Amino acid sequence: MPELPEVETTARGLRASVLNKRITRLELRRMAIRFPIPPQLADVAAKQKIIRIDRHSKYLLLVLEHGGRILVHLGMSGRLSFVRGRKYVPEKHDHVILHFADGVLAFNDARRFGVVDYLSPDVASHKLLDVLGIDPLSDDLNADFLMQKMAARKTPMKNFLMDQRIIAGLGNIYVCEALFHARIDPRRAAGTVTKVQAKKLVVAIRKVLEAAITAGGSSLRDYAAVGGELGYFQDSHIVYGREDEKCRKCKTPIMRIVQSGRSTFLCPECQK
DNA sequence: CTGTTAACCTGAGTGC
DNA sequence: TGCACTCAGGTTAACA
Repeated sequence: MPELPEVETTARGLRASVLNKRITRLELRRMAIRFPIPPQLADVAAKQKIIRIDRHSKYLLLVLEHGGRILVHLGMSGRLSFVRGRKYVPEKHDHVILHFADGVLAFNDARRFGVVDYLSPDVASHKLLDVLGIDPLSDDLNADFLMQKMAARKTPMKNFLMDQRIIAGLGNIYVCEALFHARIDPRRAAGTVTKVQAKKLVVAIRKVLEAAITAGGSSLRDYAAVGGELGYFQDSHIVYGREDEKCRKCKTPIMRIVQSGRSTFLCPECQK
């Protein structure tokens, strides 16, 4: 489900609902999702206050007062929901529950592609975080960086931008949208993209991500913010999910192709 | 190293 | 109503 804008929206929702609150009890209702959930998580998180919420690409870190951190990745269908008061009853696929004095935070993930892990106070790194590339909203993303990484590569631009080891945070929706705004065909070999196009792409990626964050993300199937609010950026999608519908720029029907087993949407007229 | 495919898992939607 | 099939905001081990 969630790409950078949805995870950022989730981070903001967490700051509004659980930041500076004390976890009275952490309940594990399933011991493994994509990976095993460390069983000691319940003990190390109990009685701890959450003093910071960080986002690293699509990962969330809930920082505890003793320095330990709870690492969360939402996978395809993961969701964090805060339910105020005492009326919470566990729902199907609620795997981890954080109890607070005024409510609970539930991690729900039907497909179980998500991750919940624990970093103890003494460890600085995590293997899932160590391999991540640059943050697309930082100054690290610029035309020179792209030109260097794209050089001589035959992989299609779609795959290149989906690679979290290069740029960490984009996914299927925002890659399709950014390539449209930069007028680049997703099938183009990365090594053939010009510097002028790379510059346009940098602007397009930032613009799309920032607009999506402002809209609270894209709510298609599973995604909702921490308080249940839906995002509305899906209304601004120009290509994603719009197969056979008219391009908003030139009226040509949007085309759906499959790249590496994933749907890619493009306007064959606008993107070259 | 580079690039592609299959696999992980559940649920919603479609067509017969 | 049931069944078979396709598809879904992600990641990665295994392969050519």
